[in-house]
Amino acid sequence: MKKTAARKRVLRTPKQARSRRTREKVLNAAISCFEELGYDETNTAEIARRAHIAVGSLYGYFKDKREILLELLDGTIRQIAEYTIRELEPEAWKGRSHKANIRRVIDALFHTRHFNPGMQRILWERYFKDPQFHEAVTDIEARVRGALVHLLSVLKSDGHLRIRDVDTAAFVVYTAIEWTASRLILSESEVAIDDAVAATSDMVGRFLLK
Amino acid sequence: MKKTAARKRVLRTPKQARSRRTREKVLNAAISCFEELGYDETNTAEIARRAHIAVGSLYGYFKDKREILLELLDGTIRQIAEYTIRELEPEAWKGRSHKANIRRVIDALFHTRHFNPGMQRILWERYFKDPQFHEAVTDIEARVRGALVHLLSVLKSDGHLRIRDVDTAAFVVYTAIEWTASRLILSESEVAIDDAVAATSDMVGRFLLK
Amino acid sequence: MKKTAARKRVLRTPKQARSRRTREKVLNAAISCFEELGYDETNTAEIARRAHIAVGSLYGYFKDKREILLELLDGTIRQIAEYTIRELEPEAWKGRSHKANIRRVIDALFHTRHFNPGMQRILWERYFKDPQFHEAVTDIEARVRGALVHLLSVLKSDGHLRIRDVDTAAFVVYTAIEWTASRLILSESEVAIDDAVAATSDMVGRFLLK
Amino acid sequence: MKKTAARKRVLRTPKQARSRRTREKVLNAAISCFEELGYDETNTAEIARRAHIAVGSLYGYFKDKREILLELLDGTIRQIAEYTIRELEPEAWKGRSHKANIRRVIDALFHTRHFNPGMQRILWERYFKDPQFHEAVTDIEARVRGALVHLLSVLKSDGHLRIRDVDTAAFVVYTAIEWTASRLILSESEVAIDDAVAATSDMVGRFLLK
DNA sequence: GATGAATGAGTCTTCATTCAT
DNA sequence: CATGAATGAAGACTCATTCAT
Repeated sequence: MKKTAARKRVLRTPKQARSRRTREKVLNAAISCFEELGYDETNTAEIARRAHIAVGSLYGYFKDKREILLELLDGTIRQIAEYTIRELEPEAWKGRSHKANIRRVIDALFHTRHFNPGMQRILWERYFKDPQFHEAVTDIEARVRGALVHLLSVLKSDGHLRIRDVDTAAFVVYTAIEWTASRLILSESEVAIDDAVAATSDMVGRFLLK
Repeated sequence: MKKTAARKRVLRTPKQARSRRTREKVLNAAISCFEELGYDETNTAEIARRAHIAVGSLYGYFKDKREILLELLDGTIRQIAEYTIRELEPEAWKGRSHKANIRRVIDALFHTRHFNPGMQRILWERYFKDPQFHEAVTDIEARVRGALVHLLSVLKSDGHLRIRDVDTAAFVVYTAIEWTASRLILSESEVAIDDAVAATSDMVGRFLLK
Repeated sequence: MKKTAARKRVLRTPKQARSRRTREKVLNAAISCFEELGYDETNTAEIARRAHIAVGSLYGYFKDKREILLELLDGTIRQIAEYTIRELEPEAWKGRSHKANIRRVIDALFHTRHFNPGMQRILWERYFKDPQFHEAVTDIEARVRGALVHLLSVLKSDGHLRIRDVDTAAFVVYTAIEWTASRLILSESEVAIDDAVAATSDMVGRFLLK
Repeated sequence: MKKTAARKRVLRTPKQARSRRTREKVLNAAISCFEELGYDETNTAEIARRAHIAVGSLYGYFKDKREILLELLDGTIRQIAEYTIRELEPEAWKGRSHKANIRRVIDALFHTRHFNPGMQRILWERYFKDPQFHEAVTDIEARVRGALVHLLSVLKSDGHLRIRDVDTAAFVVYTAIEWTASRLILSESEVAIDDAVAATSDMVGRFLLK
């Protein structure tokens, strides 16, 4: 019975350690399920089983199944974002050629496709479908693009940048890399990854740099 | 005892005109449902209702709900592919600058995102999930990339092409444009479409052309 | 939709040759299906397909699926009965020992289990369930038992018979043989058929003969 | 997407008392349905209704309808077997004539036909059709025949037995009695039960005893 | 008479969520 | 707070039979 969440249950705020640990168990169980089976194919009973708790308990920590996914996905995106942003820190760029640095961005983005790939597949599955997922992606992605913009600005002030509209460029570049990486790593493809990385690198470099 | 597995239902092969019309009605009803509601949210009863037929009739023409989607999606992809390939015909390129022609490719690809956008959303939703959808995409996409490769080869023989590995370039370019267009047109975005098109055009042009 | 046969369609009486042939085709197709798949597992579409006619036509010759089975089963039982009765004819018994003749009855009954075994399985499946099938069995079986009674009477008048109540004896003997044969031949069994035949023969002989 | 095949629903293993009671309710409701309506004619909704539970609850305890039947049938067969075996215990045979004892076996077997007759009808209905039912029958029947063999062996060592092959004799005798009893008690018959019992008794006695 | 398309009630089964213990 | 039994709406799919052509 799907009751459209009329009454609001007060969710436990995990102040106590045990509570926090249980919450963690659920999250771990869920990610294991989602990675292995996919979202629709995972049922709450299986999550509870893997978490070694009762189905009912699950609802003490999360409003519903979707919310678990949302939190997990948020974590995955954040992880990707953080890794990427770290790689984009201008500090790290000193003393390397611009081309090498661009390659580095691309490698980073490709690398992140290996963070919970099952979750990423689910992400794209919900992306166009569920506004909340869309938003989650957009929000965190904004931060990455922010870092990218920052980086480009630095380049720009150095006079190395070709393009004017840094924001749009960041979007286009990010989107291009993201999807190329996703298609190649999240599923089978007949195109060689290395070649694609090289080509992407080339393309982005030519686009951005003088 | 009803054994679902053993017996094979034989699908109606439209011999009579009425039959063909019914099949069409199902397809139309289904696309309307899918566009409006999404795949999972559409049930066979609703399709039948909109087609003004009985649920059972539906199963005379399609093995199951998924197969309706598959056929519909195939149609959509094919439509996109055909439109794009037509735009890529070398004939049409004569007497225009290379940059203008690249812009033309991008415009075309962006334009196709308006062909049954709901279906396209579903497509990406299933892409990583269902091998058959993945394959459907891959197959037809191969044709588009084929056309792209052909075009690039022409450019190459004219000595206007920068890149060597035409296949990989086609993949990278196609993927970049496809996803930029999808994200902008199949869902809300804070980035201006025109700017993105221009930037993409610029990027691809710089990448491909001398 | 299962409408409980309100309106009576007038069944075609196959006076014309073509009609009779079509009817035959249906029957043949149906028996092939029933033998191979069982009754419930056979659908009318499959019967029609094997008969190379349209589903609708089928209903010109038979009220419903069950009636086809009924007629077919009737034929099978009749066939079994006729074969058995022929074997029981007193003529054939002359000049043989009583024991040999009893063995002969048993062999005959075992032999008949190979007449359309699939149909016989269906028969027992419906026997306790559908009064009409029960009746069909009972009616024709009565004739076989009649022949058996006749035979026993002859033996009795010769003073070779042990038992008094010839009717009951016929029932008991017939039932014992029938089921032993059915269990051994219509399905797998760990008991050797030859041994069972010999033992049955022995049992029946001791029972009937002085 | 609901994949029926992949995920395994875990059946509730009754830990709480309530659970055990519900399971019992399902079983009781089911046997009432099966006895009254037959197997095919019973739907899960009706079982649930009579059990005063929701349809879904049923599936917490049983994989499907067939499994309920299987368990119920197993119980019935076991009940029959146990009763019969108890009656066959050599102890009980002391101090009675052999003929009286044989009669006792037959009476016992006839008596058992009144244990859930509806279930027994269903049993024969599935016997030739569903290997698992066939096996269930065969397995438990083996135990009964084992007891019979044991008994015959005792008789044999006393020198009262006519026959040699005790195993085959047990099969033939058991089968003969079983089916005679089934036909007479599980459905209408024009033959008098008492007469048939007497005749069977006579036949079996003559067969087995010196 | 034949055709085969259309019918739609009926069936099983699933699973997110609730709630009594 | 935890438990896990119970819920029941929802959905996919089947097939004997009818009936327009």
